[in-house]
Amino acid sequence: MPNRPNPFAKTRRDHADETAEDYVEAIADIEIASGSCRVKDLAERMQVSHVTVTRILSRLADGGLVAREPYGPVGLTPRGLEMAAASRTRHEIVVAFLERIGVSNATAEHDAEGMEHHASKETLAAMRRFLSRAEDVRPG
Amino acid sequence: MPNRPNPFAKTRRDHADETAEDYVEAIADIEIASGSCRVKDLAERMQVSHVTVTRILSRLADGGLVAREPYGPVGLTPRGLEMAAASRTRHEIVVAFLERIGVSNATAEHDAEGMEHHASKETLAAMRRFLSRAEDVRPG
DNA sequence: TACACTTTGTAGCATATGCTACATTCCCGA
DNA sequence: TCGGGAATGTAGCATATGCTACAAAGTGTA
Repeated sequence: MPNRPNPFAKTRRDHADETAEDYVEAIADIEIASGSCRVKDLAERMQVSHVTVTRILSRLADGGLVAREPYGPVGLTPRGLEMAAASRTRHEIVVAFLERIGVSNATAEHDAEGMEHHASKETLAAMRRFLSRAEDVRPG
Repeated sequence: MPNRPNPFAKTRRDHADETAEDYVEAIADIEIASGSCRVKDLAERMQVSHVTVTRILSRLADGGLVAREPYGPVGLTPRGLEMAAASRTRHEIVVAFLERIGVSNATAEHDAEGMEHHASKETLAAMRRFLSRAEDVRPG
């Protein structure tokens, strides 16, 4: 049987990776905010049941992004920290950009959450350029 | 600063709706481009197997967005046409906006495909305003 | 220590999307 | 009219994410 593309590659690429980034970013945020991250914190943040969180964390742990023990807190591995930092930067660019064109903070946060996964390097670079230029002409 | 809202659950919940919009928009595009839309056309466009297309079309037909007969072409109901028009407008706003801030057409089309589902009314309005203002100072 | 409450894990089910393999139908040219 | 290839449908499986219900472990307090 000749080399065949992985039948599930598309699913994983389209859904699971975005989820991984969202969770990793959330874990980092919660750790910063309250010192440690628990399953319950993630469930509240993502507005899903703790069951969903537990299962996703297992997958992230298998993938080397998350480190944890049963009934213990949720931590990030070096790779997870790396991903969290990149996600956070990207998120902040999109939020700042949306606010800059007149979107309220609440809506900017909301929309960025979904949009950030679809903003390519080129688009992020354009947003950055726009923010830099806007700084110059900004009224105050 | 980690007082971020919880929009993630919503984006997951709405994923099926995003799919509906993508397919409805694609059907309209294909009909315009080649006169009629077939399962095969959609499979090529979405880069999935015809099986996936068939199943999704069944759901859209159940939902009153798509009209079709076995082995026949794929059509849109009035509601489907309505959704397609709205999706198209939104898509065009996002593409025009991205191009305006310096993103290439190819990338703008690509990124808009994913971003458009996460742009709220408020964000779309801001993009529209930006495009109008840009018209004034940037002839073109 | 013991009991209640909180938190987390597990079992089992549902839906959405993806695939391959095979069955069926359609269409066109000989 | 017939036969074969293209298009479509169906069966069955896998992954991801969501849930409820129940089980087990941790935590605090009397």
